[in-house]
Amino acid sequence: MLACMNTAQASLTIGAVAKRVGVAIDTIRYYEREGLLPEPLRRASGYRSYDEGAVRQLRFIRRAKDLGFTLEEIRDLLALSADRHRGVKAVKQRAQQRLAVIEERIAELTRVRDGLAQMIESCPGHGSPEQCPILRALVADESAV
Amino acid sequence: MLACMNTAQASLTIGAVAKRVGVAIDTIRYYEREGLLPEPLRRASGYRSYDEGAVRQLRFIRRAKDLGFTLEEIRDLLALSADRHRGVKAVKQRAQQRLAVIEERIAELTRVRDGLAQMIESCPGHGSPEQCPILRALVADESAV
DNA sequence: ATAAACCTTAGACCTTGATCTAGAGTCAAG
DNA sequence: CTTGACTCTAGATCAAGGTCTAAGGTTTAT
Repeated sequence: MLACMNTAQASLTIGAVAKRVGVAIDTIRYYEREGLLPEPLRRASGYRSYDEGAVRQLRFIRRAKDLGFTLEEIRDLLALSADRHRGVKAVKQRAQQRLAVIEERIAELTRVRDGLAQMIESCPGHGSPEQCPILRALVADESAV
Repeated sequence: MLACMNTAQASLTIGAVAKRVGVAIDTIRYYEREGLLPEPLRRASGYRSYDEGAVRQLRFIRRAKDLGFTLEEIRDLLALSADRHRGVKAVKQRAQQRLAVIEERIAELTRVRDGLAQMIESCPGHGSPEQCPILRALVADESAV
């Protein structure tokens, strides 16, 4: 841990990796079972032994997951990275598909927000329920959320 | 909740409702169990008997779900319309809370979109994985699979 | 040298949001 | 009146993405 600035074999335990990436130990073993992380080296005792590359790969998985990829899709992305030439194109395409889905969702939510905001604005906040645009939209109209 | 002066009690079977809304029969019963749909009237035989209000409410649930709300959130959203007796004021407050949640969700998704869009933009879409920012986090070391 | 803290496995369990099954009753058309 | 489509219930099952347990073995710090 001291002067180990050196490249490859940091030999981290699973707990150390979990702590560094901010993920549960069980999750790391789960990803390994699911083929998202390669099987690591083992110490004589059987303990898993990770290096910086594993930390990077785990971070990649988490980032991809945060971007809305399913584990299945991430496994796919990782497999594609093996295809050193055509892989990049496919990865970019998939990212673009993801982006389109996310943008569509943002657009929908924005429409909903605007509708709701307008309802709130035009609701007096008192009086009879029949006059409340929020209730009218929720109960009777299709264009609410 | 949806007890209105509205159109006739059409007395639809669960299957008819399912067909009209485009949802499985099981899903309707599931929503009922989960408190998203009120318990419908029953025929003498025990068959559920729905009216147009139920159809509308079910459509509302599906739309909200499509927009990424959890069933829990939808139950909450529906509670807005149940608040009639506590007054328009309470309803408006709940709507405002909901608006804040939606805006937070939009902000989150926007952050995700920006991250993804930036990666895509700086990815050439061809060449070696080393040039692809989407993969670079993963392959920074040569030991990529 | 002993306790605390960590690691191993297989396998059970959790949450969400449904979907399916079995065994039974009901309804509508011919 | 019979047949096939429909509905009922309770409970099992699914899929994704983990999380936890039991019953150990290993390391490390005091």
